[in-house]
Amino acid sequence: MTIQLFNTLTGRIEELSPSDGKALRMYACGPTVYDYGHIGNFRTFLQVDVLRRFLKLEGITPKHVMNITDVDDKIIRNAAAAGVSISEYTQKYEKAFFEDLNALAVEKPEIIARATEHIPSMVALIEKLAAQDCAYKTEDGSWYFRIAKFPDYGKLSKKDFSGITDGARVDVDEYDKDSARDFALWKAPKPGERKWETALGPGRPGWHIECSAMATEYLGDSFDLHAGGEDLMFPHHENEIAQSESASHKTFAHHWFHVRFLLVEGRKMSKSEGNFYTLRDLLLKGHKASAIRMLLISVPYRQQLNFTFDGLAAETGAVERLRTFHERVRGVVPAPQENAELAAETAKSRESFHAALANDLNTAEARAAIFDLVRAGNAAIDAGTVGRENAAAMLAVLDDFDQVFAVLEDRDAEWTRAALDWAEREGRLGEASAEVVAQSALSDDQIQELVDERTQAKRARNFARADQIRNELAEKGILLEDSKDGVRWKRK
RNA sequence: GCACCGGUGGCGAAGUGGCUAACGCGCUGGUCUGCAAAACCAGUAUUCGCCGGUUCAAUCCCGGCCCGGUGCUCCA
Repeated sequence: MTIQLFNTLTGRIEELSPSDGKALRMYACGPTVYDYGHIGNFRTFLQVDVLRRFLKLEGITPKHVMNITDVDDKIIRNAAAAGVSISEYTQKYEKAFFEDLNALAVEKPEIIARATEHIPSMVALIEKLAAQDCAYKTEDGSWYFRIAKFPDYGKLSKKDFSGITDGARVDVDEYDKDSARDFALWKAPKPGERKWETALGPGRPGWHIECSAMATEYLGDSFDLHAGGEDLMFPHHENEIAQSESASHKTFAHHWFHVRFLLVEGRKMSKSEGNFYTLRDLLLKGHKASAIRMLLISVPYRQQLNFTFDGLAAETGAVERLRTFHERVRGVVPAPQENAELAAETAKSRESFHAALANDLNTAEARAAIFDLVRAGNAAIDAGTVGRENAAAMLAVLDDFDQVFAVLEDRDAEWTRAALDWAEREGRLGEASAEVVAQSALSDDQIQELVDERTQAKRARNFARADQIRNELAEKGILLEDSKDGVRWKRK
């Protein structure tokens, strides 16, 4: 099955496949590690994760590079304010970032590239640009890219800069550059700032040159796909193209993948709106990591997603239903006969699932195909008409599903616990909801003890005591389910 | 202001020029259960922002309007 994916550069849906016949070389813009990641950040990383997981499912090996921007103006400012070194400051947030990705079941890219560890390749790239008169040094010792030397500037974001004359709207003198649009490649140090001594002079890299240099170092002058949030299209990605293609005279990335922003409760997420959430905020309020992942990937990446708490609750239920079904199928007692109708439904579900993702990563349709199977499967289990092969086939489809969606394994309590431990260390335990604290205070063993006691009470037909225990547990966010094979409990 | 994207049931959301407008959650009734929960069955938009147009036929195509979002500026 060929994978069709929208390409921002051409504005069309095009086939995605490894141009070298081996690995799909992709570069995704990573975080600037100056604070904890918010759910908008994670939507992008999750959608890229869906892409790379689907590639693997289709037998394509990704070679995925993600950068970590660990030096920039905000980092320098915040580190100074906190009175720590830049590396000390960024280490904390980089660690937090990877913990968050882990909680959201985002696979680690093959290569993680820190800006501060790639200064020599950035310097080399700037020198290469300077040799072609595409870069110039200003009086303060900074280097800029000369946009006038790159006529294709604007081809990604579809902007036409030909009509813009320098000085018309912006006072060029103020910038000490040849043209107001020219962007910094290398920034001269201000007094006391972290700086690198290089052939270009002292200073630190501009943001855009990082990605160009690191992408080229690991993936070559020309590679398959470049990903990022929609806001990066201009100027960041446009600038990457200008730098890289000016230096190499080759197409930088063939395919450009941009993930749209999300809204929170119908409004743009912002601190001033009071609807700004980090992953940790949500975990402390008792939302499950799996439900957050499910919600953030269920709306196709090119659509605006409205993140709401109702939606999050709905996804919690959806994930639960999938997990329950998965367990039911695994524990099914096979009927002597195979169910031809169910076999057909299963095959159809599998086919629709793959086709939906191959069609520009339509996660909403892919998900719908799985729920069609859930319904058919549950009905057949209830009727006792699931054969051995039926069960195996359904498990295979669920396995395919989970290789991309990654929500069936329940590690939610672990991530919530980790968030609580973090909040305690940071003195932010007050932000956790009472129910989360109560629920986490109960260990699995303690819960099991109470469940066993209730089972005894039930056997003795002491329903009052049994219901009392069930209610007490419910208050602490523990739900019980009686079934033929005993009691199943779960954290709400 | 200019450019681009979107407006589908109670909520989220897919989709298509004509077939019952997916799927999830919610809600109502039923089956099952000591009671619940889970699971299943049935029901839950004569209708796809508004107004025109094209067409035998439009939610889907075209034009205008209204609303939301994004980019043009640091931002995933």
